Amino acid sequence: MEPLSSQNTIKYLAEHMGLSATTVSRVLSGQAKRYRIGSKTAKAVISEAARLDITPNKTARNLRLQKTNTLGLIVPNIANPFFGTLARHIESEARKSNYSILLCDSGESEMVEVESLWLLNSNNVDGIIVSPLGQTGSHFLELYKHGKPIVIVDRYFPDMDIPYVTSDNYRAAFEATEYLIFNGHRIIACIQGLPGCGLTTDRVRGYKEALQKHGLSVNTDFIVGDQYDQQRGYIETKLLLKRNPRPTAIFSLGSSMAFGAMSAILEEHLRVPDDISLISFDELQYFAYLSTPLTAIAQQNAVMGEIAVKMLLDQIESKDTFRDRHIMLPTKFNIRQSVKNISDS
Amino acid sequence: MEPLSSQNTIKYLAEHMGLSATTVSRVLSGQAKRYRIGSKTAKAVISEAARLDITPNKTARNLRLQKTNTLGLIVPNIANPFFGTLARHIESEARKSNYSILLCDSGESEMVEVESLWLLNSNNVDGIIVSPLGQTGSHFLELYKHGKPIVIVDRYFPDMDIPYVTSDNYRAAFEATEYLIFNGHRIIACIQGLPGCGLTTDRVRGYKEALQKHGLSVNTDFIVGDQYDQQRGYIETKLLLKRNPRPTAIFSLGSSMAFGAMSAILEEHLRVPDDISLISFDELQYFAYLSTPLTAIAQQNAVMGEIAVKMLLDQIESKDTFRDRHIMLPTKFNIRQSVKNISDS
DNA sequence: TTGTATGCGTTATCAG
DNA sequence: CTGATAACGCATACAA
Repeated sequence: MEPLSSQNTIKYLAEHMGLSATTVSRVLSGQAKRYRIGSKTAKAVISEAARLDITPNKTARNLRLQKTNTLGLIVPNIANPFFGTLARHIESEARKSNYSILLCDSGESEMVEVESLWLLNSNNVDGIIVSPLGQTGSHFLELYKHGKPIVIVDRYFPDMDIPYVTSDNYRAAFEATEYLIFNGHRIIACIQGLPGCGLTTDRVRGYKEALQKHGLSVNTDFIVGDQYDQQRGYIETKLLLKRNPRPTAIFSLGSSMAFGAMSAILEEHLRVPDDISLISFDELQYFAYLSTPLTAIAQQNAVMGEIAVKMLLDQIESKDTFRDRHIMLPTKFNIRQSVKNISDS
Repeated sequence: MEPLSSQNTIKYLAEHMGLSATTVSRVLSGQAKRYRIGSKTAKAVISEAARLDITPNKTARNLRLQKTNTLGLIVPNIANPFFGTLARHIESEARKSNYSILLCDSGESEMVEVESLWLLNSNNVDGIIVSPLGQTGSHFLELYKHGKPIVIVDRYFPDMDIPYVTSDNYRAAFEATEYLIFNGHRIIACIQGLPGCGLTTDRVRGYKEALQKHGLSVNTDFIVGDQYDQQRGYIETKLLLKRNPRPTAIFSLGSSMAFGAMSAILEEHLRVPDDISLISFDELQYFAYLSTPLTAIAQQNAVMGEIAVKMLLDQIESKDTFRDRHIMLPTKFNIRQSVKNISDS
């Protein structure tokens, strides 16, 4: 007596119905017509499968097809709404094309990032979207060259061949700095994130060139910070407020640092914008409700996520329909009340 | 001539080294000693595997072992920092035990939620953590009864056997309401989320019983709202502010609704707390920096995530070490400046 | 100390 | 219109 297959498999369903696994497989994968399977047979299979909750085992399918319909996503911190929003739109865009998301949070640790990359690779994800942490992306490049589809979002590596989507960081920073200058500010501090990564470089360049365009000298003493986190923003602001001369405005290249800056300013019993003006790169939902509604540079998070998925699927399906694989999205400059016009003083 | 196996497989490495796949497999899975494999052989295998970047194919492994070392996670909105934080701690706790996270964002749609559940199931995740949307959890129960390990977080179903971790919502709501009463408030509106789900029921019960304890009547006209979103909070607050008598305090059962409330209050040119007091369930990082620092109930997000993973792994590994599979975590009531003491007036 | 054979559940190929 | 067979890559029982 033949042992019955374990339940929930199409083989079991086939035995159960006196058919071959092949036929069941064909029906369940929507290939009934293509193989001219009798419509009574097809319908019977479908209804029995539904009744018994039998669905093709993805693991076996993945092995056979050498495809997992899964995309890996690596972000520095999913609790940060910037990446949360990104992830959300990546997930929903991927879902539309029947892909699932395997999530890795690198926790701001480059070791975890590398580890995650190999983990995703050994899990045979069809492609990887990553928002990298650091200055170097050699581990990505290696994998990419070995044929694994990859798209980089947000932070990127300018001199690397891997496709990326990011904001037009240079222009955004230029515009924000110019806005401060137009409002009469002459000593403008810049709190940067991790130096050396493409993102930071572009933003700092925008800041510097805006100053230069308006005949202001760039004093690198006023370019501070080295991490995209709240604590750095706090510490650097504490120090900036002790400087002589004291800057009249702070341009924070990230929202976490802007938070740190706000708490430092609060602690020193100073007010925004009366005592010091503040602009933040990155926009969060509640900026309009802060004690001083914060002027900020909003990135197109949602669009960024969708484009990343599209570019990745493009690689996976080898369509190569993208003419340019380095995309920069425009940003939106939301002027609120955290910058004071000091032209007259 | 034998065709060479596709690269990156154990079999290829075995052929390459003149060994059997069995031996390689044993070495690479750390079973070298157990099978008394020569230490020279073992070392050679390990170094060659590293050199050629060969790692056992997870898909094949999963199929053979009937285990994927993957946990499914379904959340209503990963862009919401509450769930982002939860996800982050779930991911890192899972990682410690060598599990990966397959992420689904149900997008506040119950249809997507059900769809995601079957998706995860057909992907053979070893277990599922879900923060459900709705009033009914029958689809979870069905799967759970079929033997799929599940843990529910945050919103839960009180009369259902599935293990859950949540906050002590009743106590938290009771405490917050009592605080308002102690500050002289007599007409306290409550903006609830989705009615009927365990979370809402408990919070509303806490609110009601606090009123009753202090001899205040419960007027259900002042219990409004039906969705955990910003728009509902906005609309309901708009209406509340037109009431006669007007409530002197609003207790929002969620942070999104609290936001909606804030913008409605702002629009009506009223101020918190001078014109109306406000408390929010759920705490967000920046509450302390709002124009009126917001008094709020903070949940232990991180702990919740970690416990959820532990309970899930407990089920998966059939250890069943949890005496009680319904866990309620204490909350923290953070008093700031959004409640005015009106006792004297 | 190592190898051979088998099966996990599916789908593609070929055969009818 | 349907079925038998092989193979995806791995890990185990059994054999040596």
